[in-house]
Amino acid sequence: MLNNSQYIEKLRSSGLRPTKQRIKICEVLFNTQKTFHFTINELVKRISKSTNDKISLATVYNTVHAFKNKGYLKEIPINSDQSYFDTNTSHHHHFYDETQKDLIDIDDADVEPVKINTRIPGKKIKSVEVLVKVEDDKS
Amino acid sequence: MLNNSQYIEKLRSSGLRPTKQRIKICEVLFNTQKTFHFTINELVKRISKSTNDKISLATVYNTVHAFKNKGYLKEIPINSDQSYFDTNTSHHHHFYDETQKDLIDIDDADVEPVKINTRIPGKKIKSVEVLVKVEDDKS
DNA sequence: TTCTACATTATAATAGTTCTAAACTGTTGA
DNA sequence: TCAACAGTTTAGAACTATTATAATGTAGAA
Repeated sequence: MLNNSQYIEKLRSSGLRPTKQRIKICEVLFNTQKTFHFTINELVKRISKSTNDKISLATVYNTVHAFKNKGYLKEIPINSDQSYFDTNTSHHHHFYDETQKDLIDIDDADVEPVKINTRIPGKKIKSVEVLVKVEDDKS
Repeated sequence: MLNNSQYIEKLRSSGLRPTKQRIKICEVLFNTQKTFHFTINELVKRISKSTNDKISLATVYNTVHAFKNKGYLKEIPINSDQSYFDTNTSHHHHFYDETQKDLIDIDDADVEPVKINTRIPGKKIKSVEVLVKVEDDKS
């Protein structure tokens, strides 16, 4: 929930030039109370709904990757024909409804911390992601 | 670690015709002490190393999907440009080494059971998968 | 053996993503 | 202020994993 000049500051401070495409994408992604999940395809649709200036597909890909690298977006590991991203970058896990093909946040308070009692020498843990697959309960 | 006639039995008992392609793929996948992870691409290479009879790419895809549906293989949820499969179908989780792009099993004894204290009405949990991303520790 | 449903195959088609290289633009410094 | 340049955008081509197609082959039953 920032205004444009705040997005400009945010972009500049992370070494990204505040172009009008990036500012527009910031608005679409971050100008909401609720965080959400999206695919590139869905993001393109949201963008075209909210502006008349078309942003090219390549730019959307570039920007999403740039934002992901800067930590403004997270990619959700899931087997799918397309990549899912999350504007919620705080620590949390997901349900994946295989019937509806729908991702749902799990409140972090509802997951006991995952304890991994082993390590790989020379490697440090970057993230721990839990994916809970669910399906219709026809019992 | 089965011989061919046991694969034939295994296939037949799960309603899959024991064709020579499927038997060969069984050998490549299951004739080892250690379980392993693979992509379709890697599997095709393993197959062509172990036989002179070429198996078409479409058949490899069909067979892997059939085996996955029968529970002989598991697909590992990971963000990648290609799908990863696991011949270890017992309950366990994974490290993913982002530097080496390498998947490593985590012994199930090394992970405290993941407790999810919330449910989605009308849905039942199908699986809970933990992916621990690691990277080189340059500290 | 013969029939039929299931499998295999080569190839085409599809779809998500990345690449390319030319045009454009934000920023810096004179 | 403005030129220069590095970073950015763009359309479209290229790439790659995967799925679809439809003709041919084959296992298993009768």
